[in-house]
Amino acid sequence: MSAAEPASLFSALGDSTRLGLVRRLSDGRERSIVQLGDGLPMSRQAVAKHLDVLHGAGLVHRRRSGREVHYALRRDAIEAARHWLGEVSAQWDGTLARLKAMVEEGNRQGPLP
Amino acid sequence: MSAAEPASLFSALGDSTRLGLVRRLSDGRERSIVQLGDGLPMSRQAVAKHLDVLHGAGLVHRRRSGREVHYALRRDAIEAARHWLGEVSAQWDGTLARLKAMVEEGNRQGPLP
DNA sequence: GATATAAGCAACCAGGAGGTTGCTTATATG
DNA sequence: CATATAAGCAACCTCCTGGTTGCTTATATC
Repeated sequence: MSAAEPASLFSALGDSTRLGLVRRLSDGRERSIVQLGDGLPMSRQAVAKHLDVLHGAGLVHRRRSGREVHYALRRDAIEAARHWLGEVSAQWDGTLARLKAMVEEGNRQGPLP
Repeated sequence: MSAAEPASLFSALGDSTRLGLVRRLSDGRERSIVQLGDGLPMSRQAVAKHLDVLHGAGLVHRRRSGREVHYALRRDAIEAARHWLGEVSAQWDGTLARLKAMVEEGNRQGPLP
């Protein structure tokens, strides 16, 4: 699945188990379900469901290899989420810069009503 | 509430209504509940609940002023979420750089087993 | 060919999320 | 003082989520 809506992206990241999976995949290497679930206090099916959610949000890529299925992180999705947050920060900066300019302009001309 | 766990942060952002509220607040100005809910196809209480979630995750700051309650975006929380994603990207880059170095090293010394 | 291993499918369950409505309380304003 | 407005509280409902278990299917391996 391709990069989805920002809300689905964040929603998929909004679970500590899935965040752990993402971190585990953050080296760019691909891993099977059992590898990813190793050490986690839940069943293989639960892990598979979490990976389904990540895949549904476009955060991971899925590749079948023999009897195994390998998952790899999709960097573009991570960047998409990061970009959304960047836009928020940018608008903040932009507005504050404009406000500051306005205030300075106002001070030069005298106090505002 | 102060900046919380990354999972709570992303979870709070994982809803299109709340993303809309965050975007609406991204100019840094504070707004009341009614102002924030204006135009949204839901009751005031629903909006208040969403703002509660954002506040619980540390994404907004709450200030009482007379009979109104004003909400403002907390930039540090946005940056915290952005930073987490940045770490993932960075590890990706780091591993790839190391891998590339290893491959080049390997090529100089001959093919790996 | 027999057996072990990886994954898929389906049913089920408890609890939380997102929404509603009705009523109350507190602050502004005519 | 009377009334309008902003917000809080609580109960309720439905649907989704995160987890389970049991069984099946497909691929490796001895």
